[in-house]
Amino acid sequence: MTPAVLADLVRSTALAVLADRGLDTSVVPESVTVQRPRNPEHGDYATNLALQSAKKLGVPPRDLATWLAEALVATDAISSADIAGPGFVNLRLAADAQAGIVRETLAAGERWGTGDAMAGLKVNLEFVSANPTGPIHIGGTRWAAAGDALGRVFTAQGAEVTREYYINDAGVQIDRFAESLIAATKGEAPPEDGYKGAYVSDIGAEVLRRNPSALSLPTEERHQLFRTVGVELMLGEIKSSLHAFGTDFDVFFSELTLHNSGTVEATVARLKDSGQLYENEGAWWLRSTEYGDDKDRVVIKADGRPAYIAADIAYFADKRKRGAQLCLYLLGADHHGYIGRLKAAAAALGDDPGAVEVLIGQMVNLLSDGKPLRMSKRAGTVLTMEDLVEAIGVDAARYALTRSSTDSTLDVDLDLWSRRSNDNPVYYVQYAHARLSSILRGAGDLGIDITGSEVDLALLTHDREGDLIRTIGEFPRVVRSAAELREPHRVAHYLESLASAYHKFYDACRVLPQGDEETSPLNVARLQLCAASRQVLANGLRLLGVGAPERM
RNA sequence: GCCCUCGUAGCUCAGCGGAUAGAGCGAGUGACUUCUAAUCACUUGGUCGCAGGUUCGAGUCCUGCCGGGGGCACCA
Repeated sequence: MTPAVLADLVRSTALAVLADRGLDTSVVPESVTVQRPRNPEHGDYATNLALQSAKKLGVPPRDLATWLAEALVATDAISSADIAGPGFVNLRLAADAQAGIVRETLAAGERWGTGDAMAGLKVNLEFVSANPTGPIHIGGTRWAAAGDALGRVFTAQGAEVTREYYINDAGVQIDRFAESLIAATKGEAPPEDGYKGAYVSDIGAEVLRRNPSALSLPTEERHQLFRTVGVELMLGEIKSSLHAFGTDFDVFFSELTLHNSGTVEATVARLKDSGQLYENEGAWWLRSTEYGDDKDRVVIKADGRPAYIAADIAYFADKRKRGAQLCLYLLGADHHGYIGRLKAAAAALGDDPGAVEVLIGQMVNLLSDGKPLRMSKRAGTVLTMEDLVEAIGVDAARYALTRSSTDSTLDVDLDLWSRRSNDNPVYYVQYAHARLSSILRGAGDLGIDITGSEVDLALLTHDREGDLIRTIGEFPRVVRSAAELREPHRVAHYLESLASAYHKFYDACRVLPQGDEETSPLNVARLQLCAASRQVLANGLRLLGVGAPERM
C-alpha cells in the first residue's frame, strides 16, 4: 500500500466516522496528510487529520483521533493505530499490505515514480542560454544540470517539455566577439571590452582556415564573416559540451531570426497599436509599471534600434504561438530584475502573466584549496563546463550541481570533488546501485527465479526491510513535489536516503542463500525487494541524468 | 534607498506547519574466511542570525531588524 492509497483510506475512513456521528464531513480536506514520522516508535505512518479537523468540529482532538484509530485498525491493511501526543494517529501497516509497494514497484518498472500532476501541460523550459561568445562557465553549468533534471522531472509528471536555448546572436556583445576574433587572427591585442583566451584565437584561426581571404575583405564584410562563422563555431562547441554533459535541447532559438524576420518589428507595432507604448525623449517605452514592474522599460531606443527587451517580448509571443502553456525561464541571480518585465511583457501583449514563471538560481562559487577562484569571462580566466567535467567527471559534476537547492549559493571545492573517493555523495548512491546489481547477478548465477508472483512478500518483517520498503514508497511523491515546487534537488536528497536505507538493510539482512543452503522463500522475497530498490535508484538517477553503474 | 535570495553542527548542505532538528565530510572507537568495507554500528558535535506575531503546534508562514551574496541601463 502506497502512502497515496493509505491517505485515501484514512480520508474515506474519516468521512465514514464523521457521518456515523452526524458530524460535518466537509471539514475533511481533499488531500489528507500521511507522513513518515521521524521517530520509528511513532509508527510507520502518522496522520494529523484529527488535529486539523478538531477545532472546526468542536470535538476534542484526542476524541476524534480515538474514533479514527478504532475505525482504521478494523481494516485489513492496518495492524495498529495508536493515539499519541495532542492527537496524532500513528499507524502500522500489515506486512502484506506494506509489501504491496514492492509488487507495485516491480510492476511499474521504469514508470515507478511517474505521475500525472502535469499531464498534457505544454512547458517551454528555457535554460542556459549563454551568449555564444565563449564557452559555458560554471553558472551556466549549474543550470544545465538543474534545468535538465527539472525537465526530466516534469516529463515524469506527464508534461510535454520543450527544452530551449535562446541564442543571443544579435547585439554589441557579438560585435565585440567578432572584432576580438579578427584581432586575435591578426595577432593584435583584443579591443576594449573584447574577449580573450585561447578559444578566441582558436576560433579566429578556424574562421580563417575556412575562408583564407577573410582578412583582406572590406571591413564590413570581414566583420560579418567573422561574426557569422565565429558564432556558428562557438555554438557548435557549446552544443558539443552540453551533449557531453548529458544535456540536449530541443530548440536552439536564434535572436537574430526574430529581428531578420520582422517579428520584433511586428510585435512592437502591435504594442504601439494597443497603446502599450508611449514616446518620451525620443524613445518608446513600455508601460510595464502598470503590470507590476519597478519601472517602465525602453523598447525602442532613441537611436531607433530595438532594446533587448523588444526581442524578449517577441520571443515570448513566439513561444506561446508554438503552443507553450507555461514558459519557464531559468535565470541567474544577476537577472532577477527580469521577472517583473517578462510578466509585464506578457500582460502588455494581452496574455496571461501567469504563463511566465521565472526561476532564479543563485551563483556558484568555485573554491580551490578552500580559497575562492575569481573568474572573468572577458579576461579568459574561466572555469568552463568542460574543465569541470575533466576535473571531476560528468556524474559527479551533475550530482554536485543538482544536489542543492538553486536558491542557495553553492560552494564547489574542486579539490574536494576531484578526489575520487567517498567524499562525494554520488558514489554513495551509485555504489548502492552497483551492490544491488551484483546481488541480482548472483541470483541469476544461482538460477533463482525471482519473477514469480506467488512470492510471499509478507515475510519482509525486519525493521530494516520495512524501512527500505517505505522509503521506496516515498518515491512517487518525491518526484511529484520536485516537479510542483521546481526543486529537482529533492530527488538527489531522496536518493541518498534510499541508498542509506538499502545499505543498512544489506548490513542486517542476508539476501542470497549461503553455501549449500536451499533457496528459501525469504531469499526470494528479499531478492524482489532488491530488484525494486535497484529500480528506484535507477529511475531516480535517470531523473538527475546521472549514471547507474552495474559495477564499481 | 528599493527588489531578490541566503543565514541550521568545525566545513558543505538537507529539512511537504508536526512529535526528541538530520546527512555527508572532519575527529574518535569498533565490524570483512561469508551476497561489493566506495559499506555498517557506536561516539563527538546545535541559543536553527536576533526580536515580535499567527497557530493546538514554527527551523518552516507573516512583520521588523542584523549579516552575506546578487540586482536596480536608451548593455546584452
